[in-house]
Amino acid sequence: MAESPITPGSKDFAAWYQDVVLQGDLAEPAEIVKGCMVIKPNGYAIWEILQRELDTRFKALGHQNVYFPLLIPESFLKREAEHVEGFAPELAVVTIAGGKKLEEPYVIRPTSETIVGHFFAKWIQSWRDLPVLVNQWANVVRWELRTRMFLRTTEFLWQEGHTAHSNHQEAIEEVLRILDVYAEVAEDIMAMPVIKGVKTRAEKFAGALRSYSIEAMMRNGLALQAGTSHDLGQNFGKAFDVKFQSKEGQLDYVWQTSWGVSTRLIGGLVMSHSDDKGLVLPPKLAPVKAVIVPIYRKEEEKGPVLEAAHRIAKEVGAKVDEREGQTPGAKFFHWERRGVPVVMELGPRDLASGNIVLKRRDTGVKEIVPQANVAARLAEVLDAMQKDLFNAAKERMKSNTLVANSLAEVEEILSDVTAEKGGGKFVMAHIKDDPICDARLKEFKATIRNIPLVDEYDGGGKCIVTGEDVDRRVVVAKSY
RNA sequence: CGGGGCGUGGCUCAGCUUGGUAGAGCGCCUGGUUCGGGACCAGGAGGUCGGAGGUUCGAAUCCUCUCGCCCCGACCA
Repeated sequence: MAESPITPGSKDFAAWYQDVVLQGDLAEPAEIVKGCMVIKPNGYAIWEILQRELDTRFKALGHQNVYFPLLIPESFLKREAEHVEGFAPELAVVTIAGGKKLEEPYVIRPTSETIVGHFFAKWIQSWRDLPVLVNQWANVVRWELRTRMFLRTTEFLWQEGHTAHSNHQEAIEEVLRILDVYAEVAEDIMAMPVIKGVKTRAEKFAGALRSYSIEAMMRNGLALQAGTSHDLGQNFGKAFDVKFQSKEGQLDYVWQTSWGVSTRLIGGLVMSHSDDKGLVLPPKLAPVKAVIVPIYRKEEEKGPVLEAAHRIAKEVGAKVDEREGQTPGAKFFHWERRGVPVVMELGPRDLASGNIVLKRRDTGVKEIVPQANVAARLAEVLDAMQKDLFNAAKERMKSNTLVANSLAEVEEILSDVTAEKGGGKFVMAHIKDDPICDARLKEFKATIRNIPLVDEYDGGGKCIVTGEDVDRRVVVAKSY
């Protein structure tokens, strides 16, 4: 693809984001299909790594993968009142198939709780059948009015876990266990710090009893909901008649959960670490961890340089960029904007000295390393970079988190914030989980991101909207 | 869906006001010289101007409709 300049993030954050995604060769707008994108090899490879990290964790916890139909009878959506209300505006519906108008239209799944509920009812009769722990990797469609690559597209890829349990306690444990998995992958693999918490009742998933989320802070200070885990209670069990007979012989509805993360994570990744030079990938998620750029002037230098480059590349698991007709400088820029964690330079000088030059993507620091030590040193550098990226993101989140003790304070901090200009903050304030409070914040386009599970502040206080007692501060921010 | 901006070789854009049948830079191809942070020279390929309709002798340019993209708002993983 053509390599163009990247708009500085300080000038226009939204344009910067778009440029980084494009220049990093992660994806491009589909253009011919409204609101959709094409995920390119460099982007899909990251998704595959995320899939692997998540999938192995799900399986270790006893979940199995399944696949449900893309099309769901329209009537299914209507069985759970809140659910249909929440999703109706963004449904794509199939009304004609095989040249004939369908008697009952199908909706393209926006999420699968309903069709899963239908089958759970067939699969579950006894307490012995529980728990049911399944997950599917799938695409879903939600007709959003405004889209941004990875962050919100009409069609997106995700995983959706669906489980059924014999009691509420067990379901809640499942919900929190998965929230931990999400937080672990976000922090340890993506180097993206998150806050685990409960969504307010106003912000919960349509049809859930309670929703839990992990919230991350992007470079512009906006919040990104990076994953959700829902306690569905018995709502879908009742809607789809999913009953089981307990040990004691009683009939009861199952307690269900559902949880998901999507390709949105890639958007979060971009907005957590990348800079004005382009993409920055944490080593654990980088499809290519290191590239060797061979340098030679004369034809007689080429052979020995390439030979050494391939020998070292094989030893350390790097890729050699031996494209002809490109100067080393052009290659450095190429890999830099694609986010490769370490680029190595190897030329006649290094051959003579027995060294090689290593350059870290995040800091831009170059170091000269004896070729004999390069494997060990590369591993150290990648490890350090992974940790440093996390710490830098954590520090940024910390320094952009403020405590406020009145609504006016919250409004003053957040009122001027936009995705383009940046300057976003997380504001910790005492606010009650009451739709009145959510509505009040919405007046200046802020939301309660979540009520943290762990209170790292000063405990209880008076709600800054209603004056009632609440037991901890909540995270208020503007978000994607 | 409301407001704003925009669709012209692969990319970024000029041309449109004052209609006459398409340009630049970058990229691409070939050859040569280069090569430690975006190389240079020479030659070459590539578009009928988002799409449809209309006005006209003639439309990238004017009119109507339509599709899509970006930004702002309402909705959201």
